[in-house]
Amino acid sequence: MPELPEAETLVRGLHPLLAGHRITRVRVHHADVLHVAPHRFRRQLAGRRITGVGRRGKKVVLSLDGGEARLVVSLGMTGRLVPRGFADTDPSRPTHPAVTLTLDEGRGLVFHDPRRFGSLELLTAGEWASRSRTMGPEPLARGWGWAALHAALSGSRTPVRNWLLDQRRVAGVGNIYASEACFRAGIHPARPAREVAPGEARRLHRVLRAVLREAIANRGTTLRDYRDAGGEPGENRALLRVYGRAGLPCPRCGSPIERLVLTNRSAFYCPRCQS
DNA sequence: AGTGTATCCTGCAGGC
DNA sequence: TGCCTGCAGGATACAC
Repeated sequence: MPELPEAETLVRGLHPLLAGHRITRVRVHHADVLHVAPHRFRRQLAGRRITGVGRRGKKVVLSLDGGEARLVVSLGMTGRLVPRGFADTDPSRPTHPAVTLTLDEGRGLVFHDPRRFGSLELLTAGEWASRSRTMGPEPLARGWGWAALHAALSGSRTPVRNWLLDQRRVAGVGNIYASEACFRAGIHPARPAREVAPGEARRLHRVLRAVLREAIANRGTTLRDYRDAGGEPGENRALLRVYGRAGLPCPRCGSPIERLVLTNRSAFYCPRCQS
């Protein structure tokens, strides 16, 4: 569910709620979101203080005291981080808890994930640094320019949409914003990456950043499950130009938007505006 | 190296 | 109402 803008919105909301609080109890309801045995996870996490909440790509990263550890949260398709305090009648309450953290001063955090494609990993500072190195650049970082994007694209024959989804190439882009960026750049999602000309790479770079920034400004896209730290859905869905809009008119030329399947995942595009 | 396929898992929408 | 199929913001392990 969550791509970079959703993770960023969530992190901004969680930081003030969690920073400075100590984890007093850890309950594991579904061990399959962990990569280690539950007893080990509980033992390593309990007693630590959360010092900050950040983001890398689409991952939410909780910094912990005691050796600069990191709790790295992959939200998968349906993962949510829900702060304690939702009434039973609240429609955004966590109905599928996988892990519950009890914090001091009455606070708490539930990792809710119906499909359980998400995961929680406790890493040392060194392990996190190496993991982060395997991920591509942050697309919104000032240092990431169009020339670097063009150079990286030129080394690959893979379809541009798939290229954008590869977290090792650029971090944080998922299926929604990959389609949206291709549309705004006028590039067919199946076009081989190396066939993107320099001028097109420049445009792709610009529109990808714009798409992500706008989505953050709209607090993310909610298709079904995504909620921010306050339990609120994002407002960006109405601004999507092609994603999920097969058969509807292209906002630019009026042609029906088409759906294409690339490596088992839908891509949406305008056959007239993108080539 | 790269591409397509299957897999993990649950829920929901739509057709009959 | 129920049963079936297909689809879903992700990531990975395979066989070609």
